[in-house]
Amino acid sequence: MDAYERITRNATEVVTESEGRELAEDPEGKRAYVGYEPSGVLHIGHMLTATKLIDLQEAGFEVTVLLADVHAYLNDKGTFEEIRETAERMKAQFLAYGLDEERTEFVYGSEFQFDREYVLDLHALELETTLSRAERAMAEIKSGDSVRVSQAVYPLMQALDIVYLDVDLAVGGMEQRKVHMLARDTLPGIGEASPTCLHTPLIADLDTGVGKMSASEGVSISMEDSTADIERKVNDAFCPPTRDPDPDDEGRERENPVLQIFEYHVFPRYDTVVVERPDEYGGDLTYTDYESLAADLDAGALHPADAKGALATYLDELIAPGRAKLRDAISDA
RNA sequence: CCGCCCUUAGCUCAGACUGGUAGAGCAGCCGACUGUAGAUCGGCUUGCCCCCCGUUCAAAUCGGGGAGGGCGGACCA
Repeated sequence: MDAYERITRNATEVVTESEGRELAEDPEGKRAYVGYEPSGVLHIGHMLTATKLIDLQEAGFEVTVLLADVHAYLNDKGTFEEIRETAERMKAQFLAYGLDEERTEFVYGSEFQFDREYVLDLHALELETTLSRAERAMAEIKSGDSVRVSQAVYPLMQALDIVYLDVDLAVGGMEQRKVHMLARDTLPGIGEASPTCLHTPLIADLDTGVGKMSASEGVSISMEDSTADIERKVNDAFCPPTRDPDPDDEGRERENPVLQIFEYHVFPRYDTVVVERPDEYGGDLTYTDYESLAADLDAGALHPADAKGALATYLDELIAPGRAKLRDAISDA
């Protein structure tokens, strides 16, 4: 696998492709970052970007994880004290998941976002940005139903973080797309370069296949789930026998979340996937790539119930080490 | 600062005028049917009716006070 392929695999888009190729020419020592609003548990959405960070490290990048405590505060997630606590918990979860502590720099936003120079640059960016643009950028991120001034400042700080953390590549889920585009448009206005951005897909809501899985509502799979939790959640998941489900009654597009998890979480880390199947249905199946599994499901050669059984097994295996580390950390404390 | 509107189930809201301690849809949960889920049937659960004070035999409903949220205030007129 060449560097560009490693950097962009499982990503929905690189903005722009030519900038991405330029980074891939000499990735050694290049810097990438993802910012996370601290939430107590690491769910498989977070794991998707975390896995991407591991890809980048393997390609030679230096990786920074921003624990965005100030952002969480601006987005009404609690007091600084409460946020600090969940941020520390989240850091522990990332380490348990498998980010290498030696090679990953964890930075709290509050460490540099109150510096005079940062704040002055922030005000300059505020001057570059209309309220409606900032609001649109926040559409996928904001909490609460009424927009606060703080939430308009939020995306501008993300733009500045890219400058102050001195990164060459900003990584995030597709919900970050508008924020990153805002950064690309406004940073030149204060004399800074437009950042290159890499966006990972969003896994659809497990129950319905609509929209994106969310930690705050609906079902999400996290590192704190037991084997039984995972079996239950996977079994309850929306999974029609097709890779391209029809829209729901309200005309909203639907994805097949079971296939998505196979594609984005299982196959990137397993060379072969064995689907155990009772003899009465034809016995075990073995796959070495996502495409053939998806094609079998689509063709009716693989029943969703069997796919779910395999998914639960592999997901559980993926989560087990982190789950064990977390358990040890808790019993140590 | 001033004015108008809103606050009832997890969500969207009805009920308020004509007081008698609450309803619908959706969601959720359970069951049937599917070798998964969904869809479709069948069943079930859910409430400090924003808070306080008052009137009353009786207040979601009437009166007063307060809180939270939304919208508005110039000019054109």
